[in-house]
Amino acid sequence: MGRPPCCDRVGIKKGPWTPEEDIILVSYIQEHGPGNWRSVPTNTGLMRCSKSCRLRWINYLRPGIKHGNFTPHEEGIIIHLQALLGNRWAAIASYLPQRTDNDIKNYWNTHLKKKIDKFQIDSAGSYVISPDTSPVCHDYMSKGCNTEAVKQEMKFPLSRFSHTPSIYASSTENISRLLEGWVRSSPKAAANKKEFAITDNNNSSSSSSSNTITAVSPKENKQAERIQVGCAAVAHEDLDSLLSFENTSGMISWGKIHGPQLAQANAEAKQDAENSQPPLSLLEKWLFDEALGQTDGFLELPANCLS
DNA sequence: AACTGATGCAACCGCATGATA
DNA sequence: ATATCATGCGGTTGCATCAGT
Repeated sequence: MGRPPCCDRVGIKKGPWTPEEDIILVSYIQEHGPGNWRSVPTNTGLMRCSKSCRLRWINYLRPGIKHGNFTPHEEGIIIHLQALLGNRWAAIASYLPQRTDNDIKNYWNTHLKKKIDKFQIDSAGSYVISPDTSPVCHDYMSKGCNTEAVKQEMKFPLSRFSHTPSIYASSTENISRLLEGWVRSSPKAAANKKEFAITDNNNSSSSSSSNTITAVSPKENKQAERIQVGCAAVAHEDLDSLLSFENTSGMISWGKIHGPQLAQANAEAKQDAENSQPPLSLLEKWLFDEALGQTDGFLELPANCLS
């Protein structure tokens, strides 16, 4: 009765995205904001299905995304959270706002799983710290993690964090720079996707740029609201400052996406937190301890979570 | 230089879930 | 209450690149 899934329709292109397609998609999102993916192929003429567009945006084109070069600290967080949460990559990614779930999943499958496997094999005999094993990773692996026991310690619902507070709120300035980047790069350089980086947050001046999600229809408005409320799931009064990314590297600030709805959601979240502020979980303690030592772009937990 | 296997990552697929009519 | 649509998530695949021979 219904039409076939969009990805099965004739003429839908598959495979790697071209720089030209990226530009079209970014231009569209710059104008309309992320969301309403169904309409993206129709309105842009892209021969891609909506899912593909969404994935491309989330995993690669979205501003603030960091690719590769996982720091030892990020590595430690991933190992720890994977032990706690299992393969809930989106939940894990919510602690590392600059990383996508796909990236984390790939990194786990290609690097960390092997490291841990190797550790488990080695630990039967003697464990040798390889040069590429981070202190955090080693510490974690050495101490071991009784996952079940740790799960028992989880006194608050993890669903609190299950909304990926990803950086949907695309700064259109960043996207403008992204476009500039594409234009500057030769097609070949653009195709070399790993080189892409957004830099220099200070010299942009797109006249019509807005730093908030532009909702042009009730539906998009709803979408934007969902996104903002999703952010608010982990937000309270200190989040503005605590969740700001390194501005100098061109990352967007969480503070910029705040709107009336988020303020309201913040208030609700605050109220909720006041009503049922759970004791600090083992996970939060661990993350906070780590945060004291190093802050390289992961989601910092507000200090007053500890009180 | 050519071949081959290993590796890493982008993208796809199928299913689940929530929203809406 | 139900069907349909839109989106999100996790597992998997395919291809480009790298490293070793």
